[in-house]
Amino acid sequence: MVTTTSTRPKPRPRDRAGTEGTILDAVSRLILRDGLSGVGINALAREAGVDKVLIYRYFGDLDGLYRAYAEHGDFWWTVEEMLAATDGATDAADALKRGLRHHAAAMRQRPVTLAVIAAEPTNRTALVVALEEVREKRSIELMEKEAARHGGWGDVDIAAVTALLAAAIDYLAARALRIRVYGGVEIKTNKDWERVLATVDAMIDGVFMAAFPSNPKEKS
Amino acid sequence: MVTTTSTRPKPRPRDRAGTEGTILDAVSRLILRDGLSGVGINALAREAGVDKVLIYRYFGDLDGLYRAYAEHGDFWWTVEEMLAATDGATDAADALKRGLRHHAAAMRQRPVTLAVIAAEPTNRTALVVALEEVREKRSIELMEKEAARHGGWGDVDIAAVTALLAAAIDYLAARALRIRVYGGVEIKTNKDWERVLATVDAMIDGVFMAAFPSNPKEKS
DNA sequence: CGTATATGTCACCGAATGGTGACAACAACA
DNA sequence: TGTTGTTGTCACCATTCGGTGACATATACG
Repeated sequence: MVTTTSTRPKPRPRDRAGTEGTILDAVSRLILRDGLSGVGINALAREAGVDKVLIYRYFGDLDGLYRAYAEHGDFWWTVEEMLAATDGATDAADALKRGLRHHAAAMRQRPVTLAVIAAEPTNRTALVVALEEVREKRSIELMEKEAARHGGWGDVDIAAVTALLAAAIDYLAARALRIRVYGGVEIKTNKDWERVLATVDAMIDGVFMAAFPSNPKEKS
Repeated sequence: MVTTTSTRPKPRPRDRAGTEGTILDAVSRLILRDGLSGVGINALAREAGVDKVLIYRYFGDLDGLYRAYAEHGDFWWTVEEMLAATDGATDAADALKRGLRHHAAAMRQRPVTLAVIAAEPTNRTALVVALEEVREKRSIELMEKEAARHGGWGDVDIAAVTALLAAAIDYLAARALRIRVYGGVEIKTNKDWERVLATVDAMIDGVFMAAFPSNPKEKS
């Protein structure tokens, strides 16, 4: 005869690795749906269909969970990837343009990263800090390698230019998750973004042209 | 015999206007200390030293409180103020440079506004929406008036340029409330900001120069 | 004066939060 | 076989949250 399974419907299989994966997957879903601040112990356990005590047992606390999640996922471009994207650039300005376009594309296809960036100013959890560290490290390493490739940046304050433009792209991309307009400029479609990136190109051209006025760029 | 005032220490005076002011002041303090997400009914009542039922009575709910707060404070530059700041500009590029410098200064001296901006992507409350509306309205009005002053913007996509640079400034200023570095660029002191704003100037010069290559710096 | 209303105080509600202790059952190993 | 530790389940805790009803008292108005 059948045991009365109706009172105990679905005993989760005893599989720690699988359960951990279930939990980490639920983190992604929760960040996408409710933002980083929506990731709490209770909500997470509910979303994962797992008893919250398992989260404590396997990850210690929320910070431990964040650290595990930060190591588990793919949140940024790699330096190799970026060097490949800027390979064949005709000069430093061209490399920067290609790099920022790759950056924009990489951000836009990682909504979880964007959600974390959106939460950065107000939610300084271990996940935010871990992702920031990766970004700082990779951008500095990339800038050194690009500088070596192109023999420096001339009179251009490349760190400030890059910081300004990357900050604008990050902010607009994170904002576009939910709001999709800023200062009258739409940021919804690929076409909208092409407009923004064309302007980024123009500003880069301009700032390099101003620094090297004797070497004007010919546009076809 | 003295009445046992020890059990009822400080009966708040019956003064609705004063109490409303006390509450609105507490909103500012709370936003500065804990961010916009720290403004809840209970925390606010505690901070203001006021019973929370008064908040409901006078403002309805949190959204009503936010709307009242939005009308009460000084959160942005005005169009008149901005036109004065850009008065005497030699050309459109110069006007944009002066305008963005004034924008940066105006933002940096309004930490409450910065805290609201920081919360924008994740906290779509009535206060955030109200402040966004003011910003959109004023920036569009300003751009029209500046365009009339300088006879248009030539081939420059002024909306995109302004949006990018203002987004970068807003993001960096909001971030500087707590973090103070981005992409290796410090954003602490006035000197740090002068470096960033000089780069903004250079990019504006560049993009206008690229749009008017035959007319480097001349006014008809 | 008496009375109504505005203002302020207090006590409570259900829900959700982060967190812990106790227990059941399965697996590995002796 | 019996024991031990891991995995999962459940019940509970104190705290905070947004929200409401009941009550006290000072003020304005008849």
